[in-house]
Amino acid sequence: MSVTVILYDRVMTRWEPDARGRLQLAAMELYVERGFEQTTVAEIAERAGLTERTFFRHYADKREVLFFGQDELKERFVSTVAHAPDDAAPLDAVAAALHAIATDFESRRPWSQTRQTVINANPGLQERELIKLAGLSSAIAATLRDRGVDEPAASLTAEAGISVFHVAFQRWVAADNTRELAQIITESLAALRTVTANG
Amino acid sequence: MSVTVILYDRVMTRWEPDARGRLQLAAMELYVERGFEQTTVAEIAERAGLTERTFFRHYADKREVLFFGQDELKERFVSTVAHAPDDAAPLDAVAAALHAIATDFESRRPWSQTRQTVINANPGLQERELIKLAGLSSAIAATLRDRGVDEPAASLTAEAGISVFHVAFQRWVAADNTRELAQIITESLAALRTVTANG
DNA sequence: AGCGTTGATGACAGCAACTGACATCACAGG
DNA sequence: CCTGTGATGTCAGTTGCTGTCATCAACGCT
Repeated sequence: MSVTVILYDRVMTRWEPDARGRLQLAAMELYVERGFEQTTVAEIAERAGLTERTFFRHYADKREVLFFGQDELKERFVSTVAHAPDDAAPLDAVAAALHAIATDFESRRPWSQTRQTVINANPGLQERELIKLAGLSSAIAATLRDRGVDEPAASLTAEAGISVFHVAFQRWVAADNTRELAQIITESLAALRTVTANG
Repeated sequence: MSVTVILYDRVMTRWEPDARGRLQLAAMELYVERGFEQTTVAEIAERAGLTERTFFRHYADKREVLFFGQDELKERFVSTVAHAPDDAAPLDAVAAALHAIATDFESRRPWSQTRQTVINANPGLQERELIKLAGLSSAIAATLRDRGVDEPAASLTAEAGISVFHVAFQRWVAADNTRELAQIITESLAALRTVTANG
């Protein structure tokens, strides 16, 4: 019944293991069962066998439960952009990172779907999602600047890449048939290029 | 001392006029003086000569004070896109709307600057700003769809337009010299087109 | 085995954002 | 002058979130 998989690299020693994971699981379940706003932090803690106070030691706020681990995504994104060939065009470097990320997500589609359903049902969670994406965009822009890309090109390339990711991701989780995220990204990027083409 | 300008088209009849405007002014002052988080709704209401409860009758929450009137922006944006020539490319229709909006902002640069300073200093306010921009993007995408643009092109064009606006706006308020917003938008749009160009 | 250290957790008090319910007041129209 | 209407005031309550201090389980050390 209890979660035995160690998800994080921290040392989990005392009491029942993986308090953070239990809290995340409990929160997710409750958000699905009765909605985000109708769920109280006390209820989450209770289901996880912990205290409300402990919840806030692991997650900055009630929304953050759904966004834990985004830092790794950002690092992976940034490092892929950073390690692109020197002669790669900015948007191509970003596109490479998009595809690297896409393969990571491919195996977790069911999880992504339920998660996104919860987020799409609550404006507060959408706000949090948007600022996470904006943080990603900023990090990418900074990386592009390190590669010698000037402003505003760096920021615009980063934002364009995030837009492609965002639109493609929504289509991926919403799709009836099981098309691969990478493919949807490729096609979305092509659509962006078409739409911004001169003449 | 009291605000006499009627800012909204509602009928302001009883007590001191323009309660909503007084609340907005008081909130803005306090956010600048001591920061957003350090300001309490009770303090805002007190400065405006009203009650905390009344504040929440005019603004859904503490953040919304800084975003009142965004609906008009959205309508103006959407209608400009909708009324673009039938043969105009999607991104050109959006660009036309961007320039229409730009001229509206031009006269209110000082206000925009202090407002943006407050927003940039607080993550919660940035979240709200981002979801407002996302709402704009959705509305534009819907309008483009009405004009016969397919998905994902419609959403991507809308997001690209919003990205241009966002980046250009930040540069406009941050600029030492007083360059026109419309000009910065033109140049940002050109940069986006360059960056997304094939080959 | 005993003991102190360490880090996670519990217990408790408190603030501030936000909401619902009901009373009250000022004005408009009759 | 009277009455309805809409904006405001009053009050109680819930919940998210924080600071502070006590407590507990494991680990290392002797």
